[in-house]
Amino acid sequence: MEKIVSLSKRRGFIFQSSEIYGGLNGCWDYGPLGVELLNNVKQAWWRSMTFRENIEGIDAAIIMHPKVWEASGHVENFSDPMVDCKQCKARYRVDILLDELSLKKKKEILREIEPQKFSGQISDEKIHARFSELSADEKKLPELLQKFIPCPNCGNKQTFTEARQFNLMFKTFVGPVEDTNNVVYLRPETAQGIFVNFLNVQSASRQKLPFGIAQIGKAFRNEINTKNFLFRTREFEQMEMQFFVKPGSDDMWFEYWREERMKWFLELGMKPEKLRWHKHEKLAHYAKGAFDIEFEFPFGWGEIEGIHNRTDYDLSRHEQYSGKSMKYFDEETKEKFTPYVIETSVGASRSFMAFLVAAYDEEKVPTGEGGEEVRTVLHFHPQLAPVKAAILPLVNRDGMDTIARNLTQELHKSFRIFYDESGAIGRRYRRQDEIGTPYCFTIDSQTLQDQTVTVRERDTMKQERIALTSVKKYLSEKFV
RNA sequence: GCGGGAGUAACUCAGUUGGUAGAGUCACAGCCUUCCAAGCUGUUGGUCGCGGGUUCGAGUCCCGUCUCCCGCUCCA
Repeated sequence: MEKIVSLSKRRGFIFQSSEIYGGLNGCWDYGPLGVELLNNVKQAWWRSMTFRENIEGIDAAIIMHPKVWEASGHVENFSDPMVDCKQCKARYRVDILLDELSLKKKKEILREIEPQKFSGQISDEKIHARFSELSADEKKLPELLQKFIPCPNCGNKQTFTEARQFNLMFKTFVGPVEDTNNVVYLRPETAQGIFVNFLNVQSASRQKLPFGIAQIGKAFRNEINTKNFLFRTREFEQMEMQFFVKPGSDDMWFEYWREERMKWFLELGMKPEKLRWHKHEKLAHYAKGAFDIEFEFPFGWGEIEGIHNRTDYDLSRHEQYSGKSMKYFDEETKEKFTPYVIETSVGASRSFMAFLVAAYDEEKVPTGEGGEEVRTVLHFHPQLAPVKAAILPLVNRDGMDTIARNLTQELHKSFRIFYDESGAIGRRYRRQDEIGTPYCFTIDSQTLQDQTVTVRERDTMKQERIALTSVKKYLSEKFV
């Protein structure tokens, strides 16, 4: 991981945000190559999703009406009460603290609090039910925490602070006056911008169910901990598509999109053994079914995409909170109903990192002198590679550099190209390997005679000769 | 959030009992070079993460703080 962080900095993929001021926790900037790679990832996704008849794109505002987040459940569910242990300084989410107690322990606690109700034989279900009632009771919760629950870290009782609200949404104000009436949130997910525009998009684009709306955009979560380079950051980018279907067909479409999305990663060069499905056992408040695509990072498996069956939860809630109908009318069957939603939600920043990690390799290769050495190479899929080709004059004389410069200018019209004339040719190849450039074209003395150039391929390091005039065509074929 | 490690040139790292900040790589200019990083000459680049303190004097000792990495914890 450190090697990748170091390469990212050295070659200009990722810089730490505000580095000259000591950095800001969990914020990162994309450098010249990073932004190319990120754009290529986003473009590959956008093309695969919206170059279809039944998916439209939008770009909604980051700041939305505060009611949106009440309707979505974020105000309610996204703020977790936390307690700190005064003894050992550990911090816990209250719901998790309570959840982790064993059934036996819960029974003991209930017997002590309400002996008249829980003295005899009591079913497990009843215990769970009563216990979650108590957990949700704001008056009883402090007593519960203080008296009965020890700190899982240090084991001490009565060391917890009062439960405090930690809202994971970034709060700010509309207008110059910082008044509670003006509070708005930076969106913690892009999905709601799609839901609230569902009928606008549907009627403007004359779409019929089933159809989807795609969006790429930044979202913000005031995470407690940031971690693992780009994996958990407070500002991140999502690539989301919400697919609206008729209730009853949702399971079928859920499976369809699971397959499609896995295929996308594989087609962009991900190795199957580096990807796996993770099924959510504990479902979020909105979901009927949820699968994650996980990637094996150096620090372990981590989610890069979620595919969820969100049911009609979001549209119904918006209908309820806004008072506007969110229903769809099917002209064919003359039915009116609230569509179900299948969501595919990829982390752009996370998949960026996954593609970077997956591409990174250190290979042993023979040297010109018959020895062996290590080359660092990024095996990006050509479509994702930040630089598509390098143009190299073998030596800077006899007009080779002029030919190379002219070729560079010509290709720049269609591709991102890198011209390099400094250092030995082997060194220049290695530089390109390190940033994942798939092809190098070398202008040599033979070019002067017969107008051909050497193409050197990144992964195999093999070379072939093609006509100078066909370089553009050669590249075009590779990047379709 | 807890525990451990680390912050010195763009990168990787030296830096002695506290006494004038170093190397290699990279980059840049030039020379040399006809296909897989290593030749020659020169050059740029550092308030030693930041802020205090002790001292005649701090990269070095003390306190605070920020950031990154690893392991736990957590991730509707």
